[in-house]
Amino acid sequence: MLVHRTPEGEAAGRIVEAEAYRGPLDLAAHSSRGLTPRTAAMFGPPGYAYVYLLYGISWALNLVVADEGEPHAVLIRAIEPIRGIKLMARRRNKSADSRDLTNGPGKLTQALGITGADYGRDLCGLRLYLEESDRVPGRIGRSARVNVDYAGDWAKRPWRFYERGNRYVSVRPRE
DNA sequence: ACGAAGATCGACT
DNA sequence: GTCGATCTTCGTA
Repeated sequence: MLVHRTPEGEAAGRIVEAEAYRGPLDLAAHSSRGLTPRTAAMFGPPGYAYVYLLYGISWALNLVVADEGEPHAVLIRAIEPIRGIKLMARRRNKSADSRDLTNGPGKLTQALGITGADYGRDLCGLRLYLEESDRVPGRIGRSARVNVDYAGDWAKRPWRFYERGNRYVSVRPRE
C-alpha cells in the first residue's frame, strides 16, 4: 500500500503495477545520463521519493531503492484505491468507481496529491509511506516496460510487474 | 540563449 | 486506434 496524508485527508491504494529502473547501466533510467539536479535523489540513500514532471503535464513517483550511489528506482505505475476514495475522485474529477482514477503513473499521483513538492520526501516519514496490505495478492505478471523504446535493448527487459486481472493496471499487456 | 525530447493524459474517431 | 497539449531538463553554442 502507498499512503499519502495531507491536510485534505488521507488517501491510500494497493500498488498493482510498477517498473524497475536500474541505472546507470540501464539506458531507460534517467540516472543513466548521470547525476544532475533532477536525478540527484536517485543517487541518494534508499527510502526517499524521486518525483519528476512528465511531458510537462503529469507528475510521476519513484521509490529510491538501492544503496547510496547506486541510482536504482521503482516507478509506481498504478494503484487500486483503498482509502480516501472520495478524496481521490475529487482530485481527479472522476466518479469514485472509475478505473480512470489511478490507472497510470500521472493519474495516481494526481489522485494522491503528490507533486514536485514531494521530491526527496522521506518514505519512512508521516506524510508519504508504504504500509502492509491485508489483502491477498493475485498472480503477478511481468512484461517489458512501457514507452521506453528509446532505450535500445534495455527496453526489452521484462522489468514491469503487475497484478494479473486487476482493472487498475494501466496498459493491457501484449502477451 | 536555443532546441529537442520525453518512464503521459485526455479528447476524439 | 490517432493526436495535440505543455513545460522542464539538459546538451550545445
